[in-house]
Amino acid sequence: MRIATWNVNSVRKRLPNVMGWLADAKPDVLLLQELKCETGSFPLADFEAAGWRCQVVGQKSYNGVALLSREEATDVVDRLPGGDGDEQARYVEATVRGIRIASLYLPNGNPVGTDKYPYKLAWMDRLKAHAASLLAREIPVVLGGDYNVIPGPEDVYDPAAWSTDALFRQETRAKFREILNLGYIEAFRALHPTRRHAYSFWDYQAGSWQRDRGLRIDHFLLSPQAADRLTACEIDKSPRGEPEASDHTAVILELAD
DNA sequence: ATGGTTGTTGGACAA
Repeated sequence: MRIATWNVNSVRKRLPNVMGWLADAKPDVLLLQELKCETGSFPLADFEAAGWRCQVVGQKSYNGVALLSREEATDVVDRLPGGDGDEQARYVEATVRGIRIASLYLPNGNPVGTDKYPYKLAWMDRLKAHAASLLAREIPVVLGGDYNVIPGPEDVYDPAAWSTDALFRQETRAKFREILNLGYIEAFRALHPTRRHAYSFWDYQAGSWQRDRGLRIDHFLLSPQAADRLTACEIDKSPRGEPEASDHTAVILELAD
């Protein structure tokens, strides 16, 4: 089972990029973030014509997530529990071939000092609680997406410059570790403990891509039952270098059948 | 230190 995650920064703007990449990469499941369109504006016909079943949670202008699969997806959940009126489209979860899979778009949280940062932390608390309930099922669980979390100093080109940023400050990293400490592994770092300069995002500004000034913020968290089947996790940098690219690139996970 | 870019949308806001 090959599962990819990709923050596409507008699915309509990026449709040719995504279609072209899918034809080459051939994942079984694609998790999308930052659709930037309402559910009804998602290019459903294009994906269905290409053989994809689409679970879409959209929102006007911002956010938006989707789970695309070649096989049937069942028991779809369109929000993270515990929201209490949270209308931001940041979570979709479904079962594909016995694996519980989520596409999530964790809040950015900047600037710290505004209500955006406590919203991020509260969202992470909700994710932690839900991740714990998923663990109790004792099934393979894959939580993939744009976490907006830089796990460690090896995951950012200039750690000092990012020390107070919402993606890297201690409180954010500690909360991320709390989720791992429930019993999840972060697939890429588990397989590549010493790899450096492995980024999944490069800002559009200041030539970040050309200078390889990137961040690793797109992750897969795996329950023990999924971790036992983990065979590969790689970042595919190729789409970031294409014309009209998203500022994120795709990360691909492989689980044994 | 500042500004640098992109997307949605038609002026900011988000990233």
